[in-house]
Amino acid sequence: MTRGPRAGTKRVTLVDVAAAAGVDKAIVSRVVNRDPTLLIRPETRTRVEAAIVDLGYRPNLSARSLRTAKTGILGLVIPDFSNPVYAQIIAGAEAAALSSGNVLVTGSAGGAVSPAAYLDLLGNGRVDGLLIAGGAPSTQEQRILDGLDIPWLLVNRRDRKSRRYVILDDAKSAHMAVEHLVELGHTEIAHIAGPKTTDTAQRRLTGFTEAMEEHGLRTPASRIVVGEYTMDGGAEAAAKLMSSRRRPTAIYVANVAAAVGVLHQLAALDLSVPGDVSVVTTHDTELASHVMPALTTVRMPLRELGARAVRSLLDTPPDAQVELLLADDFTLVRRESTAPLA
Amino acid sequence: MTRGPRAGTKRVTLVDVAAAAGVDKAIVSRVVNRDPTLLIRPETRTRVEAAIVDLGYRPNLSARSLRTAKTGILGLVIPDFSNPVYAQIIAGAEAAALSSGNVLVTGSAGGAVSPAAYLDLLGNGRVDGLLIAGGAPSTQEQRILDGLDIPWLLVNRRDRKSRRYVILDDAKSAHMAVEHLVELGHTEIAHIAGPKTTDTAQRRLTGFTEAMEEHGLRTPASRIVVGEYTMDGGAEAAAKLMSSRRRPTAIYVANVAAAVGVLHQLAALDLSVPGDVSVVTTHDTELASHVMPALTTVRMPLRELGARAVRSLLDTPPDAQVELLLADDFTLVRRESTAPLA
DNA sequence: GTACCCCGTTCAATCGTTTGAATCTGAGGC
DNA sequence: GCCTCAGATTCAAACGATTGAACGGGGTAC
Repeated sequence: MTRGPRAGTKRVTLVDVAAAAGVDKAIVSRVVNRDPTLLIRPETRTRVEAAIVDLGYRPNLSARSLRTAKTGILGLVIPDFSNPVYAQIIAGAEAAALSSGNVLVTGSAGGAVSPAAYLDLLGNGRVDGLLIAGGAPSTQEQRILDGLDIPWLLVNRRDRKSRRYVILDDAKSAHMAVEHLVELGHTEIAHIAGPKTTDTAQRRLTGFTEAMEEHGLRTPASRIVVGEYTMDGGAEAAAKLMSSRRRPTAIYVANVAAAVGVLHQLAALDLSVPGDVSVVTTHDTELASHVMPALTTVRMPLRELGARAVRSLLDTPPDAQVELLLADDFTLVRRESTAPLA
Repeated sequence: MTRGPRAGTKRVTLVDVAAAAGVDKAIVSRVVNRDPTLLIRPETRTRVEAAIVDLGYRPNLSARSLRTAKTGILGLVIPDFSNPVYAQIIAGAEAAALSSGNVLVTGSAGGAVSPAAYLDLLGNGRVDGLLIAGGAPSTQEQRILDGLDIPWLLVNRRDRKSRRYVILDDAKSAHMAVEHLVELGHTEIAHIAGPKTTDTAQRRLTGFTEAMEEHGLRTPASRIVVGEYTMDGGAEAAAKLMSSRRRPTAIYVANVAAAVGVLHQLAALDLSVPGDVSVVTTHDTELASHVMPALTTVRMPLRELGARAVRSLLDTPPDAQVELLLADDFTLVRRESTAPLA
């Protein structure tokens, strides 16, 4: 008669299974882990497998971790769940983790907990490796990272001091945006950049000014305005930009949420997009195609970024440097927010 | 001389600390865990604490878990990170977990992995408790849940079979939306509901029809259209709704993402919001206030939902039932998408 | 018949912590 | 001087899995 997994309340262990199958627990362990060096008679294996199913045996992960010093968990720390950009990175990372036999868990730092505290909590012993996405670097965070005895990697963020990161070629995305605006005949192009502390914002800004120079265009300081990576931030920046003496005819906004705020603000100022101003931004989220007018964007391979981060984390020795710049599969997605200069 | 945490490569254990402090490891363990029953001379305690700092001792969580059968991790499984509604639930849950001395980790199921597989992965031994948010119930999932020997709880989802859940009063939110439209003079009110498999969609639908009846209004079947909880889903549903013979003058959309799609679709049909059609929806996200026109919404306490879920998970015995319906702090946020009937 | 080898299985140490119980050491009471 | 007792500390047995090494028995070779 089959005893269900719920029979008796105490946990089923290797020893129980071994007893039920009439073998030593070492055998059971090797069967469970599919040890290729194990020599075993087929009927014994069958007996063991039957006992496992019969008793509903589940390995105790803590015990296994204690012995092997591996937990099978990878951690990802992001600054904020409400940013849809991370949703895609997470999706790519989860898939890659799973296919390597790990499970990826995500936590956010920056709200209730400081990033540093979070790293501390998650860092030691709970996970086999840690990905840290975005956010601004802090010295305290760096100190904890240094003290960690597990591998870690920055994602979508670079750091001069620690040469372990996987990023997208954000400068290229800015180039593509400017290129598009120039092709449409624009010369009076402004940039709404992200916060100075944000690495991606810096690289997009650099890309923007480089691209402008390449086309022999000048960008007076008043044409570059900093705003948070949020809708409110974008709206505020747009207001500032449009209050200047000579208004631009086109804007490259560093972030899609900010771009939505920009659209909103321009409408409030009774400016038509793309009639009066063209708007192009970076990151192609579902949102971009559903605001009005639908946003022209540069799409970057965010899922791929997440996946590559996981693979690099697993494949690279903890002390080696990883400096990966993803620059392929960038696409300019033309929608309604950009038009030829009238 | 102080040996840094990095001196020697092997991990520092209790034994090392005990040796350095000249005491038994039992003492060190009790100091680390602040055992209140411990009797210890102040100078001994000082010596131990110094050794801990000196050697950079960090407890091995696996060993501790093995012994105590607790991991200090709570898991949250959501269907999809790109839904901003979950961002708020997570924020509330993380804060509550932290303040209870746990860390909350989140994973998504439904993309690369099936929800069931995810539960299996996360469920046994890796976490002390599991919250399952949203998504559609499956029998396989239910089976795994039943086999789990840790406490779990459904969040923002009810399930007739398993009486362990914390939800918001979604029917009330529908009531408030209808109430608002009726006050504005609307009688021809339609509803864009969510998928039939989604529990919140069901409850909002029920609330909608109830509220309509209360006001003596009829809702022909053609006035209720089902659409996914996505922008595309909303757009599609709106198209269907507006192709009917008698168009409604107001729509209650079950979900904010869908509502954005609705706005987009109405604009494409050259219908003015709120001139021709008023739109109201549930959940007040940043997005709602930044689309054009800004959406009138019913705001529900999502962070509170996350926090209460964690507390219930921790406070309630695994076999007790938890049926919690949050109905306070609902607010109708009036914006530009609703107006009095012309 | 003895030696050897290989297959299948068992032994036993180990991972680092927790925790009830045992032990030791002075000090105080009589 | 002996007993008691509380205070301070140590002992040692778990927790459950992994894994290199040892073991036993039957077959083959010579």
